[in-house]
Amino acid sequence: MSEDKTPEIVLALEIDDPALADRLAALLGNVAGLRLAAPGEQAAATIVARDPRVMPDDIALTQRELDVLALMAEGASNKMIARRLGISVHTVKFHVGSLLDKLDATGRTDAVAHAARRGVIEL
Amino acid sequence: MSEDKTPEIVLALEIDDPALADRLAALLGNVAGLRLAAPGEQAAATIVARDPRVMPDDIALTQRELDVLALMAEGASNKMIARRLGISVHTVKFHVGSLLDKLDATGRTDAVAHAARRGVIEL
DNA sequence: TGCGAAACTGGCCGGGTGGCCAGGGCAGGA
DNA sequence: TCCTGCCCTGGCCACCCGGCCAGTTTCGCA
Repeated sequence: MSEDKTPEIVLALEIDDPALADRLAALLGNVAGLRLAAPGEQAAATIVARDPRVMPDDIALTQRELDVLALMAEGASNKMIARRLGISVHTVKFHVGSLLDKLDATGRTDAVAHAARRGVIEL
Repeated sequence: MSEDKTPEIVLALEIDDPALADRLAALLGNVAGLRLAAPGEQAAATIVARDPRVMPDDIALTQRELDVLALMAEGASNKMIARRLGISVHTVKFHVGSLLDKLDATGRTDAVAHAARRGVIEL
């Protein structure tokens, strides 16, 4: 294939805030070697910005709860979490229960999904 | 406090491909009114690009498996999924089993996490 | 026409999960 | 000092989950 020396970089915009999106589009429209993607076009990279107003309160999780949550996200069972953290299965259940409560989840799968959505953990 | 009429937009870069990241950083570094974020700095928006090579084969999931997967991601139990899809719990288990197999997961929580990572579902 | 894939259903069972009860230890603030 | 929050542990129990066995229908493809 013919190697273009300066191929354009196609950027997509996924930004909640219309004002920020407009300013970025205006700024990036004048940059040589760079183009904004047409709707539906395949882009090399995407500029994303979540509206911070949608999650005003970051849930207060204790360090131990974060430990348990991280292992839950890896599919670990209570027994495995207990072994990994050097605590008893009962204690793991205790922390899992607190997590379900704080994250308003119905089960461990829901808890991991909620936590990921709110940015508490990274998948 | 001097109120700039044109506050700088801070952009973060999260790009797997080093070459693409370099080119973008070079291009964006010269744009007035725009700045790349320092490591750990809070950014107004983030430029993301997954390396397509890390997931060469999108897993072939059947339509029914996708239905079940979506409900699993919402924390639904097998019983709830069965009711929602109008099928029996046994059939749900059957599809869940296939999902665990195809997604190489140890349980439903792991399956949802893997699927989200690979972009099969959106959390 | 035969054959495989997909979807669907049933029974069975060991182990995991989540909710409830009860406690103890240990730090920091009122 | 007492009190609160966090961390830890135990028992008990109903339910869920995942894996195993078995079977059915329907569909498209060779």
